[in-house]
Amino acid sequence: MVFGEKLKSVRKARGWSQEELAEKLFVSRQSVSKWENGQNYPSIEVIIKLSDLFEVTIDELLRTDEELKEKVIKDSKQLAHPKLKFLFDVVFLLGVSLLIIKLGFLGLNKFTNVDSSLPGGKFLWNFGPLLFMVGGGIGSGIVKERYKVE
Amino acid sequence: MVFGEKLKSVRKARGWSQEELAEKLFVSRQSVSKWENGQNYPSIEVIIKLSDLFEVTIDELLRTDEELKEKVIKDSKQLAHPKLKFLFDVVFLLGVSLLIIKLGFLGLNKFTNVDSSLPGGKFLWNFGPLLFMVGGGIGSGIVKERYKVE
DNA sequence: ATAGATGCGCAACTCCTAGTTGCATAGTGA
DNA sequence: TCACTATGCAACTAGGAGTTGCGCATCTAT
Repeated sequence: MVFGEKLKSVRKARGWSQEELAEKLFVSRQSVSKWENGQNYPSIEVIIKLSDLFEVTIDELLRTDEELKEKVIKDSKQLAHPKLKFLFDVVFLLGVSLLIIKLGFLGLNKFTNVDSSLPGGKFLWNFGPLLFMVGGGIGSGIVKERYKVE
Repeated sequence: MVFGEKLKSVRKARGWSQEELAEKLFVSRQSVSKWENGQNYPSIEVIIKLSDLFEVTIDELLRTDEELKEKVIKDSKQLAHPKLKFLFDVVFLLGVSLLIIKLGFLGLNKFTNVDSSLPGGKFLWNFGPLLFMVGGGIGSGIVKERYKVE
């Protein structure tokens, strides 16, 4: 989609006629018509006004959809970063929590000579915390590195 | 800072002369000079090319610093959200961990008739976990609500 | 049916301004 | 001092953005 079509679609989205838009921009109705039909380009000042009026970036107005798509893909990669990293961080913290619990019981058994055991297998409590922490830590690091801002 | 100054600064940042830039854009050297001195505006096509060449958005090129600042503030608010929420979530998880430890001890004392006590005051272990969880939960909720995308 | 209103596109014309050519100036290294 | 580079100023041209005027649909009410 090129500039003219975009302009038309955002104008229609507001339910404005070409004339209404023309008045807001202090130009003739026919100028708007020409912009939309690709016969003319508006001046820089008008383009900025359009961007403000319709609350879209100037890039969205001027660039083709293909060009924009590239940028969107880039941005979404950046945006994916915090969420994914957060997930890994939670996994890591889960591991820390499990470790604390395990250590608590370990110390308890040692100091009180009472052989109380945790629910779940021995394997889970021996390696679970470690696996969580290592997995979460590595994942978080990879995500952080991968989507680093160049 | 207006368009001309911005153009000049990004050009200088690349270490290009006006002539070098002019060649890349297939215009005369003097055109570049006029753009930078605010005597002219380049055409839309050239503006898009400039945006590509210098890897800045068209908005950054055309809008004043004040206008851009507004947008940056908006964006930074959005970006602050995940970090702050993460902090509150960590506090919440800390509370959960403490609670689990406390419950573990509680059960242990009950079932084994051994009066083992946790290090630290009674108050800490009675209300600490609760406070952490409530504080973290409320904080996380507020942040989530406050920076919700409209 | 018709007259008026609304919304939009085409054609011709005007005029502004972006871009060009040519010249001048300032700084820099040999 | 003499090239050489980088940039600005002045005059001119041309292309295109914007305007006026006209025509053509589509609706709606009388």
